[in-house]
Amino acid sequence: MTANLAIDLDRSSPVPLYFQVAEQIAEAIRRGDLAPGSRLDNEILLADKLGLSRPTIRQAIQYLVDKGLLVRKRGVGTQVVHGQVKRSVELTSLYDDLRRAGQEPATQVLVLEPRPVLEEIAAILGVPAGSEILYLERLRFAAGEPLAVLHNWLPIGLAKLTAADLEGRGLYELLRGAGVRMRVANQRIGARAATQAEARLLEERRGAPLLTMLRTTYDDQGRAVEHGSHVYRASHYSLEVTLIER
Amino acid sequence: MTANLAIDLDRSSPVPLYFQVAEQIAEAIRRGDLAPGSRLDNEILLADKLGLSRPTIRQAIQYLVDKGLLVRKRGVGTQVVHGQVKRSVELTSLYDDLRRAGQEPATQVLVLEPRPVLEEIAAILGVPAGSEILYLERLRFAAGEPLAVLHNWLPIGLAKLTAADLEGRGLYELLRGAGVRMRVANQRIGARAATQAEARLLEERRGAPLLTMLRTTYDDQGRAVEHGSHVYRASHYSLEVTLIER
DNA sequence: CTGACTCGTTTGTCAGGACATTCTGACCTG
DNA sequence: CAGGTCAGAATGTCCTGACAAACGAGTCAG
Repeated sequence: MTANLAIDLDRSSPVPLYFQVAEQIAEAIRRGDLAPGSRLDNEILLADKLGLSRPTIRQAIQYLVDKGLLVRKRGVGTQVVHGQVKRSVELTSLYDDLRRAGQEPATQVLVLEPRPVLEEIAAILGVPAGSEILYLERLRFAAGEPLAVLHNWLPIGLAKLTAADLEGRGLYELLRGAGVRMRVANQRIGARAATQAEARLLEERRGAPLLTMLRTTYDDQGRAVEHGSHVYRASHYSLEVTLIER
Repeated sequence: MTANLAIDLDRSSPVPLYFQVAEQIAEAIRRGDLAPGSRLDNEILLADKLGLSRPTIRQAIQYLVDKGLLVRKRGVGTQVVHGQVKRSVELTSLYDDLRRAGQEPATQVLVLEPRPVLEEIAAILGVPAGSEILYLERLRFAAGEPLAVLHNWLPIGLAKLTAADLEGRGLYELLRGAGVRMRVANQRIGARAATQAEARLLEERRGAPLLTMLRTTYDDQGRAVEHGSHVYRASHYSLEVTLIER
């Protein structure tokens, strides 16, 4: 049963060993070399085969368990999960998601300017009331059709954003490129009817159902780096979320 | 700066030491003894103080980092996150969420019976086509108002569910009580306009925006244990999701 | 005054070992 | 034949020890 998957390690690489192991196991699962339900070698044997210690192997397996690819049970072993595994949730923007899905996203920047911060937004982002923040409003297209209206507020000085940048890439990619390390995001997802203005932008009728998302993203140190209020055409888009209970 | 938080350990308890440590740190954060942004003692010192080894302390801290309560940075230390920390996402049902929010949920069971499985559902749940599964349809109230229409499909024999049980508790609680260990859930969240039938049940107008959720839940071993198709009144409910990037 | 460099601090990675707990399946008993 | 019992196997927890890598601050040279 235990497919003898070949894993080669590069001890001179800066990539941690546990990560090299995890990636190659994940790749084997994706390729189908490790069938769903099949059992992995036990940790000690695996460690022995690869010339690594058990903690390192455990760390690799734990990483994949957290991502939902593997399942461990005491006294039994480690198995590849049965169900088709969806990509675990990641901190990506709509743009990245669409490009991965081959949808050819396009962006039209409607507003990009500093504005006095609204009291409500100041509280969320933790900036002093009365200061200025960057306000951003975009219209997002996929496959030539309007898909969403995106409103964002960002602390000033976080990154130099130009309209040209924003039309070619997603906001998250640009922030990451500027050294912002996002770690936690809070999302509130709801629905409501489209206003006249929204309907016009999205080529829907007034009152058409829209999916709404409020998101606040925090960095490394828990500082808010972005707050967004987005509306999506429900007829063209839905959100996917995967929950994993530890 | 380092608040000398008192942590007492019970080595005779079956609760793992790392978990005892994690819980008490989390409690200190909730109480406010550990202010947001404050630094914890470094791992070695902490281990020394508590008479534990560094890996154990690391495991405790890692657990809290995964939950989004703490932030680690190499060469710097471990800090309590700044932003208000929301409870991390868990595999709970609407019922549990509402009860936690003090909303006094109520349930009316509309249908509870075995039915021949639809081809589409059979594929999702991984049961043979043509077999029977349990079909469940409920109307959920909160604070006396209708909130959602819930449709569920479950493999037969998973748990003995009665209408009486379901009116007093959430589905997830009942499943857990029956020994089902849910681990992964895939959710697709969208929106659409209410049909006439839905509008009548939910006391909305036809065409009112509804939040829709398709969810498939898998257990321990990756077997599907539940599939649900739910619609919520957008005017009364929204979903909250927290993402944490490792 | 500014920029590069060094150094101490702290977390990240890895090794190897020991015992506890839990699950499965085979065996035995009533 | 049904049920409980026990042994083997696997992961869970915890320990000690060591070195590497990254960060921040202070220092020194230009």
